[in-house]
Amino acid sequence: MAQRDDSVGIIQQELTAFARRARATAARMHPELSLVSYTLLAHLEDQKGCRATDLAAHYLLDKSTVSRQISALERLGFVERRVDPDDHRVQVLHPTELGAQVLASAGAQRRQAFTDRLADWDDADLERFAAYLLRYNEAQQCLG
Amino acid sequence: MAQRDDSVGIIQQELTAFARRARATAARMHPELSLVSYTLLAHLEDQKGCRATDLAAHYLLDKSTVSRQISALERLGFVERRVDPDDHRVQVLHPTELGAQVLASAGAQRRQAFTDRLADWDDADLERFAAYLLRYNEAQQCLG
DNA sequence: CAATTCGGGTTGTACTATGCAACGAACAGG
DNA sequence: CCTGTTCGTTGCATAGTACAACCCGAATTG
Repeated sequence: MAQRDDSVGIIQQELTAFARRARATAARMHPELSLVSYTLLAHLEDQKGCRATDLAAHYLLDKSTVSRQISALERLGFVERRVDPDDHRVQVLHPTELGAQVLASAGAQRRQAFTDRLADWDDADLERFAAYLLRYNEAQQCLG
Repeated sequence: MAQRDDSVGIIQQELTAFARRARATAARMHPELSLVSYTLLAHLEDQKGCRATDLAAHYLLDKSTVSRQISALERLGFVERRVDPDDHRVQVLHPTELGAQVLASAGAQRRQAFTDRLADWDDADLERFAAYLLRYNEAQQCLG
C-alpha cells in the first residue's frame, strides 16, 4: 500500500508541476496564441464549428469569458461568426483560413517541442505513457 | 514511425487538456489556496525554505510575480521571511505553522482526489505512470 | 395574439496573475 | 571608494476570469 501511495503522490506532484508551467511554456512556444486561445481554436477546428455556450461548458468557463476570448480571436481574424439561420440568437463559430494556419503552426511547434523532449524514449514507453494519460483524462471527464 | 508520432500527439493533447483544467480544478478542490499559492508553498516545504529567486527560476515566473505572491502569502500568515545573516539582500522563506497546516489540508484533498480517480488502476500501472511523469518532467527541467 | 419565460450573448465591474522596466539595497572585486 | 552584479520591490500595463445586469430573439402558454 505504501508503494501505491507513493505512486499516487508522485503522479499528483508531477502533473501539478506540469500544469503550473504550461501557460508560460505555451507563451514561449507560440507567443501569437495563448494556451487559452489555442485550446478554444483547436476545439472549434475539432468540432467543425460550435457555439460559444458549448465552449464554455466544455472548458468550465463563464460565458462572458468565452465571449471576450472569441471577440479577441475575431479581432485577430482567427475566427468567424456565422449566425444560425434557424435561430438568430445562435452564432456558430469557425476558424478562418488564417486562424487555421496559425493553429496549425502553433500545433506544429507544440508537437515538435514534445517530440524533442521525448526523443530518447523508446516506442513502447511512449505508447504506454500515451495510454496512461488517455486513461487518466477519461476518468477525469466523468467527475464533472 | 507513424505509431510513434501518434503517441507523441496523444501525449501533447492530453497533457494540454489537463493543464487547461488544472486551475479551475484546484480552485474547486481548495478555494483557500490557489494553484499558484499551493505550488509555491509546497516548494518551500519541500526545500525546507528557499529564496524568492529560486521559486522564480523553478516555476519560470518573473521575480516580481513571486514577490507579490509571497507578499500575499505573508499577509495571510502562511509564510515567514528570515533575512539571511550572511547576505542581507536574501530572504529565506519558510511556511509558518499555519501555512503548513493549510498546505497539508489542501495536499490531502488533492491526494484524495487523485486516489479516487486512480482507484481502479493496478499497482504496476500506477508505478509506471508515476515513473513516466517523473522522467518527462526531468527532461523538461533541462530545457529551461 | 399577448405575456411570460428561457436561452444565447454582451457589457460593466472587479480581482488575480503575470511580465517588463525602473529602481533601491547590498554584496564583490578591483 | 567606484563599478558591476544580485536580490528584491514597485509602478505600470495586460490577460484571464467570474458574477451580475442587461438585451434580443425564440418558445410556451393562456
